[in-house]
Amino acid sequence: MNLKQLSTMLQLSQTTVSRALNGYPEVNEETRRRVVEAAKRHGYRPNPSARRLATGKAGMIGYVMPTGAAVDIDPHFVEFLSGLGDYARGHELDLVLSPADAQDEETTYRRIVANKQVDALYMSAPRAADSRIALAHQLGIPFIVHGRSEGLDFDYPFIDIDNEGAFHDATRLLIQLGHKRIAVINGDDTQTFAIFRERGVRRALSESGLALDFRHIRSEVMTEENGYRAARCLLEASDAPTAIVCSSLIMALGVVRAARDLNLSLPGDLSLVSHDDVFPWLKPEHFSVPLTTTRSSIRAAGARVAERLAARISGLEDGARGEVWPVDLVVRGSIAGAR
Amino acid sequence: MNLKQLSTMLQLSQTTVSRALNGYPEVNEETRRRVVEAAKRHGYRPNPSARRLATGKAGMIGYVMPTGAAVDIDPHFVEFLSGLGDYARGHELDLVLSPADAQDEETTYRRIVANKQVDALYMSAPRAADSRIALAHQLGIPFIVHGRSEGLDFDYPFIDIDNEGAFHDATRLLIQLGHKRIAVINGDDTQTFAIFRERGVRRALSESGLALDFRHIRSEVMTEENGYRAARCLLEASDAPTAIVCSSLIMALGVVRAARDLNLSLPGDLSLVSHDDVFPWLKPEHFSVPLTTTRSSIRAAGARVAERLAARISGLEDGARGEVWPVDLVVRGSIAGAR
DNA sequence: AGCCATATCTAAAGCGCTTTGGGAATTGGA
DNA sequence: TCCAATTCCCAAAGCGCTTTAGATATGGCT
Repeated sequence: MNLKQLSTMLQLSQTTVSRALNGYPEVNEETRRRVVEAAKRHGYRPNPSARRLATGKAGMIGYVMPTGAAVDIDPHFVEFLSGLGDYARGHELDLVLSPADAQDEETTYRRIVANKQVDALYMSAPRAADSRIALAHQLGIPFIVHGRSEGLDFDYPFIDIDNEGAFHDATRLLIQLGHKRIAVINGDDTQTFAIFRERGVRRALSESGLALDFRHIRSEVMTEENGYRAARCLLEASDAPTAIVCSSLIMALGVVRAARDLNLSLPGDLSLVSHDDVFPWLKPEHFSVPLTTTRSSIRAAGARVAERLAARISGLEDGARGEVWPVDLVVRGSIAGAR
Repeated sequence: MNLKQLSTMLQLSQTTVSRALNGYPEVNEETRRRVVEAAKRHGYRPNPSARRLATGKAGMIGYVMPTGAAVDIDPHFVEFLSGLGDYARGHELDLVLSPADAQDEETTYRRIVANKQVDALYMSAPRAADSRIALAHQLGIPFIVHGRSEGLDFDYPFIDIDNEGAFHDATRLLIQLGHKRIAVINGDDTQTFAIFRERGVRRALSESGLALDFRHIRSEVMTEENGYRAARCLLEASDAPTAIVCSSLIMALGVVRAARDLNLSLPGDLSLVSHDDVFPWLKPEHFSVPLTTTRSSIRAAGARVAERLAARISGLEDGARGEVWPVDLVVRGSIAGAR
């Protein structure tokens, strides 16, 4: 059932039917009722390809997905996706994932914009002065960044959590408990979230006249193994930290394993705080020693990104507002006063 | 730059230019060269929306993503996606994720097929007599199932791993080590992979004249917590198993934690084998006691699914061939002879 | 020379929708 | 009663591509 059939069936022109269905004012309410009712009854659905060709609107949002033999997609992505889906489902918004060579995402960005494949897109895991953001900005496609960049000479819309504040507060708590040698096991430090987190730790320390020893900073991709290695390296050194702030639960698994291997008890010998993105399959309260965490649901962020993207597409939102969410600090058994 | 402009520029008809570019035979090779060269020089790219309207081909593959407040996307999904992306990237194939109400995926399937939004789709996590497969089959859209169903009265193309064989072999090994009370901590048993795995365990036991005690079967969504609970429940019972076969590394984390809480040592008091889907961020060799696993890369499966999907779209593949991959059994320190 | 097969190209008709530019009918004010 | 402003609807022109049906030219064969 297409527009033509529907309109002849109703003895109306395609124009009128189209307008009635799309809520244009210049059609009689009585007529509109008839049209809407008939459309529903016959299950008429406008062909998106045709609509798209005519309007240029795709009804989809995009994500350029870096891929490559050596590239692993972050497991956080799936949680973000859950949130995005929660919102998108109710709005018949589909998400198109365009795989790109991680070495050259630009080509893909240009392609999907030139082809008008999507009405808007989102970007994740931004780096400092992220060229993708500059590119999307320049290409003029609506977008939202999940996270934020630094050192760009224009504003752009984003949603981010207060990474610096979260790690600042966590560190301050540890300091209040008497810890002086505090280390941070961070994610990949080319990413701004890691930069902000380190900054938070540093600021809290300096507020108490302490400094962050460069030997107490580790930055690696967030895997269990990297968490383990970093922790061993830190804890076996002569000036081993008495507390560690860690960027993900997955790394925290490795930290806990390292402590166990070294016969260090939590929280007696080592206090541990981790960031928690709220995975349904791994929870800080279920660690052998329940973990103190800075908590922020990445899933909620996904839903919010979808919502703002939809608003931008429909023109309800514009401008470059950045949204920064506060982060909970949830105290559990993994921290204690320093010896 | 569109076809019309390009063709007037070349003093040719749109027809000829279109044909030249799409490799039709009825165009002079010399002409084709000119056209191709000019297209490249001016960076001409056919508008996909237009092409799509004309041909009905979308150049995209689809996935209907169940969502809902209580629905969590499986973390395995992201690994599968990595593999899919690896292949798709080189073929300019995009993936569209259509979020659906987990209670009613049918509507979404019908929509994306009716709209011709994608040329083919894949399905994951099939259940017995999965209605989605029947639906896709009936709607006539090309598809591949990752995993397989049972009890459907038609054949369909899939790729799956030999879940039954894997768990059979793991169990047989445990039996050879002298274990008699073997339990299985499985994933959600409405999914066929879990059914096959249980069957494998059961078969191995019965081959040795043993039976699978119904109290030794646990099936839950694969989270750390569920692994822990299941293990505690099993291990605290009077007829506690001496060996456990477990469906995922994430659950295995919980099993290990439970064993520790109960002061059971691995592999002394308890042997543990887990299935390993090969996550980059959590590896069985890095458990405190390295885990024996049945291993199969879910990422490789993703790449293969994309490859076959592409083949089906281009007509290189048809029929209903099911592909079953063998699974490695990798022996590490977590198993030992029974007391 | 006449005919047919072949090779090469073109005009035009879709694909199914939106939207521009009117046209006819109705209403209200003078 | 007449004119202008509304209101409601329509015909047709795109959007940019593919594809059908057909035109023209060329060459081989009888």
